[in-house]
Amino acid sequence: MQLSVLVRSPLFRGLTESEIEKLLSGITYRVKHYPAGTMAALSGEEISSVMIILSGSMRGEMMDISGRTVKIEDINPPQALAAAFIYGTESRYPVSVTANNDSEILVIDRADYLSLMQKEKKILANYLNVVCTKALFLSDRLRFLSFHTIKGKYAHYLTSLPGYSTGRVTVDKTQKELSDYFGVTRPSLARVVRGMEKDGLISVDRRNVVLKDIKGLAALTAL
Amino acid sequence: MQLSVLVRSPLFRGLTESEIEKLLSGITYRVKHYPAGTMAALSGEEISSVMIILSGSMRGEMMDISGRTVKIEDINPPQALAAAFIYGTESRYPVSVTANNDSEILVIDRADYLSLMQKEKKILANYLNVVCTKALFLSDRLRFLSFHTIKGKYAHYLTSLPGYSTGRVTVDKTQKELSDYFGVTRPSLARVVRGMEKDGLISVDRRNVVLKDIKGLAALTAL
DNA sequence: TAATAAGTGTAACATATGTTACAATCGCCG
DNA sequence: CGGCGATTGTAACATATGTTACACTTATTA
Repeated sequence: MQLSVLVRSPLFRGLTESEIEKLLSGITYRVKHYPAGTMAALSGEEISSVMIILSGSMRGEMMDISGRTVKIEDINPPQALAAAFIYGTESRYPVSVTANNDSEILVIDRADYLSLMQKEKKILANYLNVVCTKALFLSDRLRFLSFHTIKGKYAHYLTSLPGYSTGRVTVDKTQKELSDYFGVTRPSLARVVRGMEKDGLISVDRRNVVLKDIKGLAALTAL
Repeated sequence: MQLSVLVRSPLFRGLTESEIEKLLSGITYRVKHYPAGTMAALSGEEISSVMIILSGSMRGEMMDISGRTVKIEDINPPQALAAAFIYGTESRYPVSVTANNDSEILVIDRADYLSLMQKEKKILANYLNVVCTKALFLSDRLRFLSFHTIKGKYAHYLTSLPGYSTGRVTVDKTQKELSDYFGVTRPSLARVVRGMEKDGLISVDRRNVVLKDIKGLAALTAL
């Protein structure tokens, strides 16, 4: 059966295929088929089920009020849709989800999934891990964007790298990747980095950065 | 006992005091006392317990590398500390937590709390609600900050208000509150609103806004 | 009604960032 | 070695936003 991919899914990992089968047999679930181009979830629609992609591929896209869509992300098996939002009060899909090609989705009502969690500790731990990790990720991104200046973002980034306490760090991204991560343009980031070097805050050699003025950097990470 | 505030806490709501007592008696827990000024959690420290404020008041604050602190938020009884992060992989406190005045905190190891969730469905539903709602909140804030221009934020804000489809909405915040929400200054927001009015996109009368050019607004909410 | 605060409109100027384009450098691979 | 793509440095100019200050309107309360 096509449910075998579930053993690798974040929500069912740690369970054998037969254990999963046994658990699912105790509840009602469906496998829905979505031909390419059809929509599995509409932005703003209420979330009432856990939906896990079994095969195919889907994409999340935002739709503006004039009906145009912008692709946000790809979702592949065996990922779940909007897993971190399922049990929120009045939670609704933040994006619409459309099938890139013929896809199958396992649909479990959220009440049924709730009882699965209560029955099997591994399921509970898996789900908690997924949703907490998502919250951590969002919180981290948010902290970054809350620095208004590029200087602030870059200083905060440097001082959060491993080894910052030694005063020497190695950045793990290219300038382009970093600028995307910050939500700014690449030339702007380059200008700021060079400016901070001229100010004597840091010295940069390729991907190795020496933090020359810790206090000065700290001043930038305030607010 | 001072645990009576728990009946109003997000994690234990829906249970009677005696039910809570019975549940807690099955596990190990502690009530720790923090005199004013002492720290209950250090930023970066690993999260291993559920911590619920029973009395007093605490504050979350960020600390930069030079040791200076900036207050982020107040946390009052019967709230929990960093509830949405507890079960993340390698999750650590994003902020330090300090007692504003003498405070008491209920400490439950996260493994014990996990078994509470499995035993009592209401606890499980409560926790899932807390963490999912938090994820929704963060996701929503993130979407806002991902619009680079004030125009984009304001257009997105207007088109997410109830009644936007009728072309007439009523904003529920003052300009100052809105500008804080957007992370921009008040005069800048005022300038943009007036500019959009001059461009014929909207017409503003006090807190009532008429959306005159839906397509134009939609263009601003792209990207 | 008068006084006062809260909210809003506006202006001049400083600064940060985006945009676009091109040059310089590095690393990889034929 | 030589060429080519990826990465980075840099510049000129346009634009968006912050900063500061003040006038004006509306709401609140004495």
